[in-house]
Amino acid sequence: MIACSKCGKVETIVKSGFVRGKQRLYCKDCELYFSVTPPNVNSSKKHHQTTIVDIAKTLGISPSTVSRALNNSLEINENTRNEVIRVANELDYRPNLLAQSLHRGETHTIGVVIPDIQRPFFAGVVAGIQKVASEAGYRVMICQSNESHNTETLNVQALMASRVDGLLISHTKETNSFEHIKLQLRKGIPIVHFDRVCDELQTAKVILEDFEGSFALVEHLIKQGCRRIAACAGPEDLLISHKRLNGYKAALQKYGLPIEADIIFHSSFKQEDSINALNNWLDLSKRPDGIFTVHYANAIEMIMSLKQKGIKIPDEIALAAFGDDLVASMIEPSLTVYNQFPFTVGQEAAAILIDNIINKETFMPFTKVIKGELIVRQSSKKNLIN
Amino acid sequence: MIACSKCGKVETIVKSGFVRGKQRLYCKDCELYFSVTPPNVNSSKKHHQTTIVDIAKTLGISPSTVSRALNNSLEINENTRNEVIRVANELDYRPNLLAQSLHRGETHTIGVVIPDIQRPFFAGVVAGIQKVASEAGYRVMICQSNESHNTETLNVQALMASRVDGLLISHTKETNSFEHIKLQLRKGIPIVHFDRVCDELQTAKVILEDFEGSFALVEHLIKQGCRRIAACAGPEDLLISHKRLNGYKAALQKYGLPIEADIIFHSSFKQEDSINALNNWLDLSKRPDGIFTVHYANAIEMIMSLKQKGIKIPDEIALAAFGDDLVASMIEPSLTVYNQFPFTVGQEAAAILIDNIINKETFMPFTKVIKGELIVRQSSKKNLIN
DNA sequence: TACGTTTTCGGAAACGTTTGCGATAGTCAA
DNA sequence: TTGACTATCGCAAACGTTTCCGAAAACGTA
Repeated sequence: MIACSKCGKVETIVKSGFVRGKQRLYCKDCELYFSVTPPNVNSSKKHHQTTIVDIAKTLGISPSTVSRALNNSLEINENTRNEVIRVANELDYRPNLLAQSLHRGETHTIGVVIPDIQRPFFAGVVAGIQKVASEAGYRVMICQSNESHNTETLNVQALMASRVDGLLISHTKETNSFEHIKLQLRKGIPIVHFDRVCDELQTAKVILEDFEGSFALVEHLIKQGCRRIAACAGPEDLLISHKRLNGYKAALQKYGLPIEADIIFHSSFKQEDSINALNNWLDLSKRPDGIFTVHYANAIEMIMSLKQKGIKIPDEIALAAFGDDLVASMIEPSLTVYNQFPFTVGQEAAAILIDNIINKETFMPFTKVIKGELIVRQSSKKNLIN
Repeated sequence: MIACSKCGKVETIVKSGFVRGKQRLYCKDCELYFSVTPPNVNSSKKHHQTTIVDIAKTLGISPSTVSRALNNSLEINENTRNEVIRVANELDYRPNLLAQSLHRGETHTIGVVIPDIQRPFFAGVVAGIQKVASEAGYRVMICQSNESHNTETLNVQALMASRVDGLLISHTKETNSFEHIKLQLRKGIPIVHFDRVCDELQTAKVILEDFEGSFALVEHLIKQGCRRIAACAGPEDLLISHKRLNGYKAALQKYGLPIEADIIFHSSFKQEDSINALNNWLDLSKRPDGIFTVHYANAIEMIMSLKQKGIKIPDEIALAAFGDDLVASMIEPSLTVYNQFPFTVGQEAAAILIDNIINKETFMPFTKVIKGELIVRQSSKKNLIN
């Protein structure tokens, strides 16, 4: 990738003979002749990190001896070892993990791909991952897909280029093709899915009780007296959206309530979305008396909107949602939620991945379900008997 | 690091002769003789990632030619280049960044050390960092110090061992010695501080308007009629705690109000802390009529507690805090805050660091101040004229 | 035809580490 | 005293890539 020294373009460069052993070049745009000068001519190699060779030189021994001294090898004299360690400390030697990893063929690093670190659920997952990983001596490299399938693919490629030992991934809302994952699986690198998993892939998975959680939330609403419960579901492409919607439907069916298409809405996690859906529902001749949302943020927005309109919660409309957060307990009325324990999800996923990495040949994929917890708050507590 | 094959201990191993060219060992604990077997005997080298050598072999050319073909070198025949690219795609070749980095002496990776990814401020900063970094072709490696100085030191060492090109750091609340940073600076690696910076180090910094923000918040409280404003300051060791406290004091002085030690409290970001402080203040004969906190979470906790006690906000006590979050606008009464724009902080810090990395010799450290924004909400709005 | 110039490629070194193997000198017992 | 064994270390290869240097072939011109 040689660029013109004047205009910086690459595509206009042609070769034009040799001069003093160096390639002579010509930029068609600038009509300029120039030759490439090695850019590292100035690098006086002043302040590099100290290496094993530096230690070897100051002690007049060979690098292999230094390596053995630092790696608790038995084939080394105790005096030599102590000398090496002394000098290593003096020079603040830190082994170059790049070189170590290149040699070993493993990086002791795991890659994480999440849609958005700013969402408390994923931040919690990441924290859990990092705890388990660092305790096991693994580093963590985090990428955000920003809910874009293309970015997710690039993330996966970047992490693989960095030769991570394994991958932890939760897909974007628009991901419906999994070739980028299959490609890596074929190469044999361990992958563990969490939350937004993919059933067609033979990977270990850490999932939430999507069906059961939705069922519990909706059943709770029904027991509080709701008879017409609207659903703000997730993006259509997401597997967990369907699981959660199925939990909603199953609860309705159990209590003999009809499933009505006009009060089921697929949100794409945008704020306008949920407010629009809410307004549509309120305009119906038969308003819903309960709302179930798969993402707590949607419910928060709806509560704010309902309060503005002067609609009583939970008396006129009760709400319950997936996912807990500080704001869910602070808002008035506080929001009934199904807590997902994101930190635990992260811990489990990391532990399984590391197990998969270490026991690569014998590891059998399985699915771990993290149980959630129904937290009943004011947004759904109609003061009925029971 | 050779461990007993039975008990797994390392310190009990002694050498005991040779057998078939292999070191024979003896575990003093287990009274067991054994010899080391090279563990990589099984590695059948089945499914490695495809390398430049693989491409070279399938085409019957040399690795250097392949490298030239893939790097847009001019010293290559177009036909050869196309063939190489074709095979590279077929084999899904991805350059090994470890090898590239080892050769180039740079990793195109920046390290980030933050206290806690689960705090919205830092999550926002990280998102901003990742945006700028990825646009500039840099990867990001994130470590959490969990507010522990020791962990922070280990984080820095780990990132340096990974040979990151630069460091972005916000110190823990207990960090008051900076040797671990100075050590790296002496080696010449670029470091940029943000938010929780350190004035004694010659690094570029991205800071908030700590003084001005506090001043604005407290001045606002005074203008709303508060005459006795308590302060929930940050940990004593933190520079920004003092800056923010100074802003508080300056505002009081400007309006001729006394600075009273019994209503200034240094929190350590723990929940019990702020509640205890609040209770102490409420027990005073002269209760404060306003509260200023350097962290919005403390204010949220206090609002909850005040509501439980039936104390009217803002009429009896008004509140204003540093840092915005969804919960600050959702709680009732909503919380007056000074928003810090964490995403912008991350973007700026990353941009400055990358500039520092690229122009290492000419870069001059400077301090960038990210302007904040006073958001007045119900917690401070006494219905006065003006 | 002959020689200089270009084009294109391969060999080898280098980045920093680990490790198998061989070499040397020391130890010990017969 | 001698031979077998052991303790300790250096050499060199390897990990995957880039790049300098040199070589062979192709090309052009006198």
